[in-house]
Amino acid sequence: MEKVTVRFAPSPTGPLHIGGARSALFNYLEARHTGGRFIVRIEDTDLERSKREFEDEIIQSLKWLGLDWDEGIVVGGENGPYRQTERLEIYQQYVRKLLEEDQAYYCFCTEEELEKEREQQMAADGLVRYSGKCSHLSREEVQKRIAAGEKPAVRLRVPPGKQLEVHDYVRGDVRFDTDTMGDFIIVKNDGIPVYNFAVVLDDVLMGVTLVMRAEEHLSNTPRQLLIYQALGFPTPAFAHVSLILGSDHQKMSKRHGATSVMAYREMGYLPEAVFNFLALLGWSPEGEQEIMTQEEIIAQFDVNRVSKSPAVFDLNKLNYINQQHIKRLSLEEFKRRMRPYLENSEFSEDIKTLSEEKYSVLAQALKDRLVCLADVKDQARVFLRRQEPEKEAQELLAIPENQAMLKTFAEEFSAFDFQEAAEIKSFIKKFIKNHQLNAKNVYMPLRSALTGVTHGPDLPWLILFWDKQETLDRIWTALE
RNA sequence: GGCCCCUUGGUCAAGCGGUUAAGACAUCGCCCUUUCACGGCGGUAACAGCGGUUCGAAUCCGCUAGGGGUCACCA
Repeated sequence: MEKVTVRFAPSPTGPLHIGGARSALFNYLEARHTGGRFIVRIEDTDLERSKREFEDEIIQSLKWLGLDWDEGIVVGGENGPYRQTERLEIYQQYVRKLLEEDQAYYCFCTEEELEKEREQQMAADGLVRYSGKCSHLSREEVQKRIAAGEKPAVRLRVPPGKQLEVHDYVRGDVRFDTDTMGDFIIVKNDGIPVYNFAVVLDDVLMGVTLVMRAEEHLSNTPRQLLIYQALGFPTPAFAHVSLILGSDHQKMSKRHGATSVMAYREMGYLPEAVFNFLALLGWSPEGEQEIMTQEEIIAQFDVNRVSKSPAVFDLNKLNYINQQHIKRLSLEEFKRRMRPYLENSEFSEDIKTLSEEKYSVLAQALKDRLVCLADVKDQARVFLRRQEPEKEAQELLAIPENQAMLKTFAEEFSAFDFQEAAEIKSFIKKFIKNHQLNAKNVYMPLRSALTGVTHGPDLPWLILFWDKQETLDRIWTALE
């Protein structure tokens, strides 16, 4: 595969959502795989909805995911600026050219007029396109109306009866007929170019060779093709990636649950897991390995293996992938990543005063049990708090034999010194053997006495965490 | 409604004219185990339908059905 120049061009009208992140990711992967260039630029021509804080959040999200870019917003580059509102003069030159060549014309129609026209067409034959009302205004008339203070938009003349072909890496060749579209607006009456026009110019001027984006843009592509042609620019290759759907097979939206990348961070998903999961949504590697590092995915990624059909976002799978990535973390790394989730919980104070050793014990006990890092909030409770025994635990503690066993255990345990979980495990084992008991009849009452519940992390870890005194104290308390 | 795209198990998906139609998640069962997890083993489960083309179709073509996208002075 030859080197590509690709780009991700979000509009800062909201947080980066899963779908956008996947588009960004695929572009990034293709660039890194081929040794090409990845550009990130901001499409903020919608003045009403664009917000700087969204731009910041999007950038943060991309970075969190582990993406970086060679050129664009934040990092700069020779083809800047990288915010469309800062490129207005550039666009103007080309609009002027198109106007002079009569490939485009001024349109004075009002939104109300156009709205009405569309409604009528929809009711009639369903063929919605601009009537061409302003396409033959004389130069004089145009001058007069502009002088009178009217603010026109600019439309591109669409040649009738022309076939347009989009060569698409994932769809194959898709054909469109210009007869199904009318002259469309390229500059709004406030002088700001419309997305379709600005993207083309940006892509050309920045040397983009492959336009990879969501499938919803496929039907926009013929319009963009027309702009490339009018301007005399060569067209890039395209790749329209299918959408990500919710469980009801509708385009994923808020009502399907969390949609923003940041929300997944807050829930305790690892960036490398989200990276891995998103890569697998619409793309599959050649081998059977699914849990992969960023490097492994880059090495294998290929646009030609991108799927045509839309994919349903499956939280179960994300959970699994996240769990796998947590398991693969080194203990030190895990400790580092888990910390903020604990510090932002009700255990904030406990964690701050906890010794490094204790924190390490906690981490080892929990590491392979978590689906999400945020789960530590629940899982840590048993270590850090005491709770009233639940029903099942109470029942176990009410049995006389269990009480007697616990008393003996406490006595022997008070004479036992330990430093590692393994030592505690063998101590319990020996205890069971010496008293000719069966394991379950020791462990379950002991667990009940110590934690008040009948399931949870391995007992030796809990005991090691508490140390001798706290452990004994818990047993005696339970026996009362 | 016009145009365009899509259709392999519940989900992600491999497959690119000849396969017992992979694998993963989920689910179910068994094993491991003090418990819950983890891990191991195994089971259930799919080519939307109909017509072609072909010695042979999940794979190629057509139609039908279903789903989706888009028809903005949003991107």
